[in-house]
Amino acid sequence: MNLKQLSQNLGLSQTTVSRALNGYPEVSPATRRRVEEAARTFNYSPSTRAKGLATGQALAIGHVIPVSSKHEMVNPIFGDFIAGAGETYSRHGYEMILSIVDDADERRIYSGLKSRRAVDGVIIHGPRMNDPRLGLLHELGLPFAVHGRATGYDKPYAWLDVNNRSAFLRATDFLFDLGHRRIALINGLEVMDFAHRRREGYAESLRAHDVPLDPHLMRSGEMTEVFGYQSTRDMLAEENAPTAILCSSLISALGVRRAIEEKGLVMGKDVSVVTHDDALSYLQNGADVPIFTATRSSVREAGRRLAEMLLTTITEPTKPPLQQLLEAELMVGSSTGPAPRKD
Amino acid sequence: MNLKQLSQNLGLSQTTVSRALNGYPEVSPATRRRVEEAARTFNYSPSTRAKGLATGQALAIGHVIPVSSKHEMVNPIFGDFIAGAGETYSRHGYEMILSIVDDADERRIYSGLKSRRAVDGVIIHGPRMNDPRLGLLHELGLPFAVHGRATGYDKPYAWLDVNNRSAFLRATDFLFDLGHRRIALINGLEVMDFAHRRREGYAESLRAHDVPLDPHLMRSGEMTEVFGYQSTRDMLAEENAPTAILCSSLISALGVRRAIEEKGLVMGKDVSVVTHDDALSYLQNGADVPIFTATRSSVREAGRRLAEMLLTTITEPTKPPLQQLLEAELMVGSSTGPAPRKD
DNA sequence: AGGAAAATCCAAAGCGCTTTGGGGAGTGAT
DNA sequence: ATCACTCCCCAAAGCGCTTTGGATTTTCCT
Repeated sequence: MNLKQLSQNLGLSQTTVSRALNGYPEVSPATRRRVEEAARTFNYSPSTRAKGLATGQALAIGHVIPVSSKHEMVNPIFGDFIAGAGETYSRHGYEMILSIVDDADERRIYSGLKSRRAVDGVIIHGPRMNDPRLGLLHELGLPFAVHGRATGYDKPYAWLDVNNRSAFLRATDFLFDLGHRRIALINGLEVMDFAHRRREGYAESLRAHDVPLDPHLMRSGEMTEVFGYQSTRDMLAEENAPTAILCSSLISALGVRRAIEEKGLVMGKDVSVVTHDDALSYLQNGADVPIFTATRSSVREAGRRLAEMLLTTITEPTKPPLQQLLEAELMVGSSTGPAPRKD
Repeated sequence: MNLKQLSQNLGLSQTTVSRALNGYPEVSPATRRRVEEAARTFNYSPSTRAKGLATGQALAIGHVIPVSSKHEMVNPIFGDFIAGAGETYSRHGYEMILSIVDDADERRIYSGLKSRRAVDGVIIHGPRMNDPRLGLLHELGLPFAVHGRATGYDKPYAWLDVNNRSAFLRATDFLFDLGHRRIALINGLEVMDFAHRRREGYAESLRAHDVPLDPHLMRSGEMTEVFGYQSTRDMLAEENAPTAILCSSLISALGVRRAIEEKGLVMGKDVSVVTHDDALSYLQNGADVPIFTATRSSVREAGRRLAEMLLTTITEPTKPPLQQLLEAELMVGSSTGPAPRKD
C-alpha cells in the first residue's frame, strides 16, 4: 500500500493524506481521523526511502564500531550502550544503522555515510587521545556526538562522559583512607581517552599522598578477564606486592579476583580491589550487596542520553553543542578492607 | 555532489554515468575509466535513498533485538554476533539496521520494517519455543534467517544453529566417564529453544546411564554471573550435592566458580564444571590452557555465516532455504576431574 | 445580501537515482 | 554509395513521498 493507493481509496489527494498523517493544520479534524483510520487498517506507513528523498533527511543515526584488526575485540560495553540509544531513537522515529569497521577503514566509512546521505549524524564510540575522527567529521560536516571525550581536539563538540578522573581520584583516596600505600592500577589501553583520564585521577591521588608513581604497579591493556588475571598474578609474585588494586573494568576484576584466590589470598582482606562498573545488564556486580567496591555509572543510561543530545544537535544546529559530565557513584562492597598490618 | 552534477561535469548523460558506475556493458572502457576517476575525485557515491527508491531494494538487513521488559537484559552474545554479520554486510554493500525492541512490540516492529520498506530481510535472534515471529514474517513476506531454530514451526526456513543437543549430550557423557553421577544443569531460560535442546541432550545422557532426572539439580534462568552463583550455592548447600555442574554460559560459569570457591572447595577436584563457551572476544576462556572444560562454538563466525545465508536467500528466493548445523568442539580444561571418592 | 477572511483541499513539481526505448555514428560488406 | 549491424550514448519516465502555489468552498461581519 502506498500513498497514491491510499489516497485514491479515500477519494482524497495525496497532498491531503500526507498532510493529515504528518499533523499539518490545514486538514479538518474529521478528515484527519478518517485518514488515520484508513492508514491503520491498510497498515500503511510511508516508505522511508521516498520520505528521505523528499525531505532530504535520513531519519537515521550511524554508529560506527571500530574493531582493531590486531586484537579483534568487540567492546563488551557496546551492547548495553546501543540498547540505551535504541530506546531514544525509536521514541523519535529514527533508525539506527551500524557499521562494524576495521579502524584502518574509518575514514572511508565516514565519508561514505556522508556522501551516500545514509545518516543524519553519527555517534563516536571509544574516543582515543587526539582522535582523528572528530576533525574528519567536522570537515565532512556530519553532525556527531562522542561517548567520552577526545583530549587534543579543541573545537566545541557534543559529548557525554563519566568523570573518569574524579572517579578514580576518589577511589584511590578511598584506598588511602583504608591505610593502603601500595596501590596498583590495571587500566585500559592508554591510547583510549577514558583510560588516560582514569590514570590522571589515580596519579593525582598518589601525588596528594606523597606516594611516587611506581611503573611496576601500573598495567594497561585490553580489558579482558585474562588481562586482569595475568596482571594481578604477576604483580602479586613480585616482592613489595600491592595491597590494593584499582581496576578499569568489572570483567578484568573477575580475573583479578581469580589471581588473588589462586594464590590463597582473600580479597577484601589481603588484597583490596576497587573496579569501575558500567552496570552492564548481563554482568551485575553482585545482587543485594555488591561484590566489588566500585565506581559505578550506567552505560545504558549514557546511551539513552547521548542519543538524545545528538538528536537535538541535529534538529537545532545553531545551538552550541551539548555536553554532559556524569559523576560515578562509589559503591562500597566487600572487596575492600583495611590494609593488612605489616609484621 | 549528485549524479546530475557529476554527469554535467563530464559532459555525459546521467544514464551513461549511472551505467558506467554500475558495470553495464554498453559503455566504452575509456568512458568508464573516465567516469570512475571523476567519481573518485569528487567523492561521489549514489544516495542510498534515491537508489533504493529507483530499484525497489533497501540494501539493508534488519536485526531486531528483543529485550524483555521485565528483566532488561541485553544478550551478551549479541555484540559478537553482530560483529560477524557486519563483516559480511560490508563485503556485500549492505547496511545493517538495528532495532532494540521490547518483546511485546515485536509484531508492530516487523510489520513496520516491512511496510516502510526499510529492509530486504531480517535476522531473528534468540528464537523461542513455538516462536510466533516466524509465522508473522512468513505472513508478511519478509525474508528472514534465524540464529538458532524454533521448535514448533514446520515450514522450511533458513537457519544456522549449534548442535546444542549433541554438545550437551557429549559433555554429560564426558562427566559420566569421569565417574560423576550427580550432575547438575544450570541452563538458560527454557522458553529459549537452545536451552530446551541442551536440556534434551543432558537428559538423553542421563537416561543412557540409568540416572533419573532430579529436579533439584536443574535450574534455568537468565544466564548472568549472579544466577550461576546463586544456583550453585543453593545446590551445594543441599545434602546430596552435585559433584559436577553443566552450565550454559561462560558468564554464569564464573558465578559457579565463585560459589564453589566461596565454600572452600576446589573446582576440578571437588566439583567439576563444564560450560558452553560462545568464544566471545572479550571473555576468552583462559589463555593457553582453557580454564573451563567447555563445548565451544564461535558466535562471531555464526554471525558471518548466517548473514551470508540470508543474503543468498534474498537474492535467490526460488532456492530452498539454507540450513546449517554446527558441531561444538569439546575442549578439556582444568575445571573437570574424576569424581571425588565417597567416604 | 455582499465581501473578506478562514478553512479545506488539490495539481504538479521536485528529491536523486535506474531503466526503457530509441537514435546517431562508425564499420564492414555489397 | 548504400545497407545492415554494432557501439555508444541520450531523453524521459517512474520510484513514493513532500511541498509550493493556487483554487474552491465555508464562515463570519457588517
